[in-house]
Amino acid sequence: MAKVILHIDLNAFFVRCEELENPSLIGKPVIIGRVGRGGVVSTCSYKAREYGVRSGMPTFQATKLCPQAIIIPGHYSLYSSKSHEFINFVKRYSKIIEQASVDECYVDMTEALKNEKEPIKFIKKMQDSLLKETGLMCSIGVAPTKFLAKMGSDYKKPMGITVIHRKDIPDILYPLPIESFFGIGKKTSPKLRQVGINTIGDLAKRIQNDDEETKHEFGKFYYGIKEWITGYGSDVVETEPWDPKSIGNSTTFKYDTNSFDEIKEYVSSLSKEVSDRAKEANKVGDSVQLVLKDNEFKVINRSKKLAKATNDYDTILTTALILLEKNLGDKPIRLAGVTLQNLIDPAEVVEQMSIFDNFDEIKEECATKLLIAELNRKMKKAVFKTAVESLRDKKYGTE
DNA sequence: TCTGGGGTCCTAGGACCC
DNA sequence: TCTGGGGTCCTAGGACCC
Repeated sequence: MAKVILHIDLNAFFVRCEELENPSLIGKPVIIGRVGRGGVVSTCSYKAREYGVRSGMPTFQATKLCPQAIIIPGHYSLYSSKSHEFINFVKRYSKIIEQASVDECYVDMTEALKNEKEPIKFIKKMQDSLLKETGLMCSIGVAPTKFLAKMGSDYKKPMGITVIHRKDIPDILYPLPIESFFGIGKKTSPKLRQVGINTIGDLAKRIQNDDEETKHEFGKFYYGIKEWITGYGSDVVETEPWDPKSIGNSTTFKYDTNSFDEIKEYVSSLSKEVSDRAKEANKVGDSVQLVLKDNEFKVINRSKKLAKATNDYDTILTTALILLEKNLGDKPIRLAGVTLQNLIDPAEVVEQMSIFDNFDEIKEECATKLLIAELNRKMKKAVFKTAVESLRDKKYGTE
């Protein structure tokens, strides 16, 4: 039997938090973001959107479109506590909940709505209660899969409720532009439009043709897209709490520079932040990544594996500086970032290490075998090399 | 005064091993 | 005999999302 999955998306979440603190902002064009070098719009109110302001837009450009906009730097601890309120509210209805980001979650409501005669009315009441109790507005998608629920919550904003059964897919999703398909961004959509795929319906048609050429074009994604678009994608709401796989910190410099010493200062404070946050999260990682963005926005990504997983500041910094030294060229750099990757719990490292408690014994035991293996390899190589040489001699002839 | 910062996941090539 | 093949790890880089 089909499940009932909800995707709940908070509308203009950061702005709403600010409005609740300061009601005089309501109905005004509000932008959350930094002003000055590198400042972009994090999010904005619906009023600001009427002027063409969008997330990710440089703030200077946004103020040109909407000079009267009120610009507020983010108050992230406020948003975080409001986000907790939101999740706790939803948990009262169902424990099967997956937080997808600070302002959205998937909920499996199959059990909760089992005996409900009018489930949509129930969901509407839920939406109203959230507004009444927390002041937060949301859009809700209701569907048998996570993908369809996500598309549904996006369909009508703010305070929308959109139900998408499998049979509704052609009516609701097919007319939408290809960019609105979750996972198709600004690099992929022009390619699709070039081959005549302008809407989700166009994509569905191509996929359902089942021809080999389309399969080849989409490669690995083919069957995933097909499941999503036909309404048979995943309906499993993952209740596991979020477990970070990497912790990173990056910053845009006050001005572009290629001075090693200047960048080193940035890299040390970034490394400190990463180390502190990893310790706070009780995580260790075994790879350090350095990101550099130059003045032409070319990004390079260099990483180095550590001997053992750690969150030690000196190790992170030293590794990052080795990477910096190796990769800093003549180009002025505008941004640097340090990331600790492949995070695990320190307990797992202890387990891994304990395997090697008797390392000396093992080493001794293996030494002979290794030696033989190594000799074998060398001989194999030598034999191979001789063979190749002798062949070459035969072919070309040497003195 | 041009274009953030936090992440995740996937791919592909080279090294290395058997 | 005309430079094995399969598996895995490491590294670099790209695309996407919020």
